[in-house]
Amino acid sequence: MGASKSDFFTQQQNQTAEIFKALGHPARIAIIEHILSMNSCICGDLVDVLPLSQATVSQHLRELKNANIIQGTIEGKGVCYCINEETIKQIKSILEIYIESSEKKNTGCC
Amino acid sequence: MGASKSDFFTQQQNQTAEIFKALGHPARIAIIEHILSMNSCICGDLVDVLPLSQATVSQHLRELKNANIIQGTIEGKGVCYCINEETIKQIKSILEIYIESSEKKNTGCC
DNA sequence: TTGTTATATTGCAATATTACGATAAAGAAA
DNA sequence: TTTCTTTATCGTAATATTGCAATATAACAA
Repeated sequence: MGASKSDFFTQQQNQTAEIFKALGHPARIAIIEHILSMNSCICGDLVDVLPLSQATVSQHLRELKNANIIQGTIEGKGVCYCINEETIKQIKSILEIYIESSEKKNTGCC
Repeated sequence: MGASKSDFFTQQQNQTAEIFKALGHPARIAIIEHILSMNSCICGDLVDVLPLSQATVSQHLRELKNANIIQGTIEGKGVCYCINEETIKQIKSILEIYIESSEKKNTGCC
């Protein structure tokens, strides 16, 4: 079919997957890294930095916003972006649980 | 178009995005969590646990393997799966860098 | 050998994503 | 007002992903 069967998974699993999915594109990683590399919140010079059209950059920004990874506040005629630390911390802690859980298993089968 | 312009991004960015992408599906999150919930490496009872056909589960497993998130070793007529801790740690540390970098910025613009 | 079980692969249809040109919307500057 | 600048959205084409039935492969059992 093509549509993923989200209904069969837990809300947690769906939400976790959605954040990871939003991070799963090199352009969006580049956007995040560029926002972080600025010493202040960035006000939309992303189009100059990325090899993508303005429309495409805007679309990637929307996806990051939808996943709560970045926030944008209107500032005059531009928009000011910054990272939503909470979301990053949230998935970091999920990974920590995975690592912990994996370390508890002392079967050397793989 | 539709293909992502990987050539324009760094190898690091592409690799990071690929791991996140592999984690970006609820079925694959469920697979990881099920593998971790077992006290030993799991030997392929995933099809019974997931609401997906054997073919689909196998495909998801391949994607997790390609991204180095899980490992599978043949054991008799079955396959034994476990998590590749290193890869999880690798992306955890990327997120840590993001968080650190974000915390250094004390502009309260967002 | 044949049969059974476990996993992988192939082929295909349905759906989603990616990218961009064109256009819209909204504030700033003239 | 008009024009410019900045960002968002629409429409569309190219490509990728998801899911499954059918089939293949591989190891064991009889």
